[in-house]
Amino acid sequence: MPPPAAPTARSNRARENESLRERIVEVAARLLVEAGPHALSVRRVAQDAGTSTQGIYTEFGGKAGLVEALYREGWRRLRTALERVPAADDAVEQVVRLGEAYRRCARENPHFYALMVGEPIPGFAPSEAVRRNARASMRILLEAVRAAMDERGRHGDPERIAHLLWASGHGLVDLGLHGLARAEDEDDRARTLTHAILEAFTEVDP
Amino acid sequence: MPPPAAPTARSNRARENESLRERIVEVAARLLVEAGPHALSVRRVAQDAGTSTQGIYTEFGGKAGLVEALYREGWRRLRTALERVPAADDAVEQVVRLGEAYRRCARENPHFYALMVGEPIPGFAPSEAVRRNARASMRILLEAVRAAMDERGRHGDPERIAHLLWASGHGLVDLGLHGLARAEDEDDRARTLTHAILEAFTEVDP
DNA sequence: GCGGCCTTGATAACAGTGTTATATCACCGT
DNA sequence: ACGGTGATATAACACTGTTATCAAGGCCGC
Repeated sequence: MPPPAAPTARSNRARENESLRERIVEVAARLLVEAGPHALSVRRVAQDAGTSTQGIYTEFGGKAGLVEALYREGWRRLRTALERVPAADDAVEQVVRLGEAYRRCARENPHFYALMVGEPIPGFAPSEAVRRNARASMRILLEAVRAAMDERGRHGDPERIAHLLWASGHGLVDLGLHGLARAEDEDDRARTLTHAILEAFTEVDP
Repeated sequence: MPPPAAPTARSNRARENESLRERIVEVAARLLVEAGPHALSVRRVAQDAGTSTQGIYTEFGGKAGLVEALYREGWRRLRTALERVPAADDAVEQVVRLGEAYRRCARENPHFYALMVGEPIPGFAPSEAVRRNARASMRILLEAVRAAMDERGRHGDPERIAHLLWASGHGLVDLGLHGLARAEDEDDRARTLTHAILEAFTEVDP
């Protein structure tokens, strides 16, 4: 017979709910990764998490709320993946590697990526608030672009460059994920393209 | 009382079915454009087309077959849009305008575009055959790239260039459609990017 | 011309979905 | 201790894609 948990500032009820919430997201994330968005049903998630459908509703307000949590989780994972890219000697090379990590993350978690940049679940579209949060994950790229421009002594609009790099990287990986266009030497193409964008959208410092 | 239709090589049954099939696709396309993929239900399409759900099944084998027809229709419309781009004096400018037409077509028919490059309908994923057909729509871009390289006296791999232009264009418009990144001067950025890609992935003819 | 086959097409039923109403129950504050 | 309030589980509702059932009709061989 385990001793009762020590009393905390938060009530037991609240603590249990928090753990339940985490468990639901965890179960739903695994279900998404392994079986795709199609398999994400409220009943299935509830059952796997050891609760009832109503549990999802009190915790997330509905399926859309649960999917929104997964959306945030996906972007959180991507941000973590980008943060963990080891620093390169060359600042431009760092931008290249961020792109590679981005595309690798998308390819390794295609269902998550589809949820983050597509709309694979009929009823759900991310709110502006969570999209803003998602965009924030790409600040890592923006800062890397700034560093690369500094190092090369070039000036221009780093946001524009980061935007084009993001769009190019997304386009490359997305066309591949949907079987429309794939290239064996994608990393080579992306590297050359990165250099070209940095070149074309900057000027030498006066 | 209208006179009976003159007998043709094809049976009346077959002709009626063909018209029914076209009507179903037409109705489904309108439904897709106006209400999005979520509203595409077999019952709704059947009702709007004046038939029963079984009509969809005998004609398309199921919802997936109907959606595949819409997929083909979407790429057909995009190909038409690209073909109708008026010829520019400058071959490079022609490539730029193809990109603009591509993105405009995607933005004007976001639900169709989502169906073409995403997976907004749970049960459906395009077969390799129809994807190959879809890729063929982009040959227009490939030929324009070839022409631009000829005109500029440059050589390189036109397929690689067309691929990167497609990916960049898709990425730009797709991030915008999903509210992740939008730029007021997108056309300007795309133009500069197009020139940069043509420059970076070609060399002057020997 | 005409009868048998057989595909078509409409209706209804089935399994699944998200959502909501209902009823029970545990917990918290007074 | 107890009333009230919120959460939970069960069941029902409206909807989905799909399939079975079955009547009707056209087509082909005679």
